[in-house]
Amino acid sequence: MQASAPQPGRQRNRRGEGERLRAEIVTAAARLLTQQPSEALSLRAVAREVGVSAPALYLHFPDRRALMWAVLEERFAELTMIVTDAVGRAGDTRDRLRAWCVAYCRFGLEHPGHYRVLFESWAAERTDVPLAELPGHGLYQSLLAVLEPLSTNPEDQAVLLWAGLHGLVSLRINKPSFPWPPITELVDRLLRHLVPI
Amino acid sequence: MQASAPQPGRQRNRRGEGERLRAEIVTAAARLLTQQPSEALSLRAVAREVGVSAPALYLHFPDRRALMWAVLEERFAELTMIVTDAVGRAGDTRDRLRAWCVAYCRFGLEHPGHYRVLFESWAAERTDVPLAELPGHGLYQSLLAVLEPLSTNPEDQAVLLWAGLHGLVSLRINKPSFPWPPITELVDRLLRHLVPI
DNA sequence: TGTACATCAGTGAACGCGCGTTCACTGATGTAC
DNA sequence: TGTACATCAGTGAACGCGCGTTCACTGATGTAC
Repeated sequence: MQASAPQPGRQRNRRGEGERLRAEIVTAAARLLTQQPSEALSLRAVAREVGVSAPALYLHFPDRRALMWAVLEERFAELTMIVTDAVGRAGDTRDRLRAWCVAYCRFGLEHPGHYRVLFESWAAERTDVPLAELPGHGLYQSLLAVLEPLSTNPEDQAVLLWAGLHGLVSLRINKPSFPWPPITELVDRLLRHLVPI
Repeated sequence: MQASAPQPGRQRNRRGEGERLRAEIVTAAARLLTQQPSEALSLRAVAREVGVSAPALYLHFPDRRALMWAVLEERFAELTMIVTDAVGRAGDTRDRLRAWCVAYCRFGLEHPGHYRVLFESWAAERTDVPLAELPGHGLYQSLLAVLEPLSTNPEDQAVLLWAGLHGLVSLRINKPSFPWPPITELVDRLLRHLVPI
């Protein structure tokens, strides 16, 4: 197969529906990121995955970096939705906190490629975006919110808790041969220590 | 400058001293990794940095992956030495634990590129090496040793503590725009919670 | 002491590849008249 | 209702680049005799 040849299966969008390709591109990029590190993700590979020629991506993204950023935003939105859902299904305030933490870790362990994009990749590095507008801001706010009824100092506790959870997920992903205990056990022990009743 | 042209400054090693180049290569690779992610580190860039032609690297490493592994081993050895030194200069058992933690975090924050290689890169992924022979094993053992006099269950506590420290370092590196408190403050709070007196 | 020779520490050119990006273009389709 | 036309959603070829790896080689140097 030729490098920039579109897949035969695809037919082009109708007039006025060109924006659909944008969504397809972001989805395809996310799909590829489950298998390979973000640094290795090429624009041409994404085009191939969509079934479109490489220059077609330029209709929707000025460059590779912009595409990666779009993927980042979408994945952050998904994770935020997942933890929000989990919290919504939980019972009392302590259950809600635990649900947040478990859902966060599960997402990371089930989608290590995406987790890395969100929290360990240069794709997330942007000095021109103010803190409150970073895609992860809503997620952090939701941790603060769920921690608030349980804490006299939610800001301080959120930082430590986030670090703890991230540490568990990140190390598990990056050191898979280490004999890790089950994630829920670790989360429970972390919570017992960091947010004592 | 041509891609594979050696730098004019360098003169070749004397007969019998070819092994010196190996050390130069590993050092040069480590130097480059302070500036760019390991996935982007090319064999040719390392050769250029050493001042040697690209094929010269094959005299000492079968492929790019083997070179990365050598860098990994050397950096793990350095970090292990740093924390061991710090512990050696500390006072009582609690001081020793704190010294370990602070030295670990300092290394990560001062050498983010190297820290990523050690704990967040595919370079570290190897299924063929048994756990006890991984380059990070000695480091983990030293954490266990320093935790032992303070804990009835050092294994369990080491996992949580390692995760907490890694979380602090990794998030700081990857989310630099977040308003992080000073690292020693975070380490102290983490220790207070995870290893209560 | 002299010299032939083996070995060592590399070099230089070349290979095929995939990459990001640009440019001019094309064919289908909706729309104005 | 018919048709000219503008626009839309892309395509195809090409560019220059750096990459990992291979191959045959070269010149200096230590060593055996």
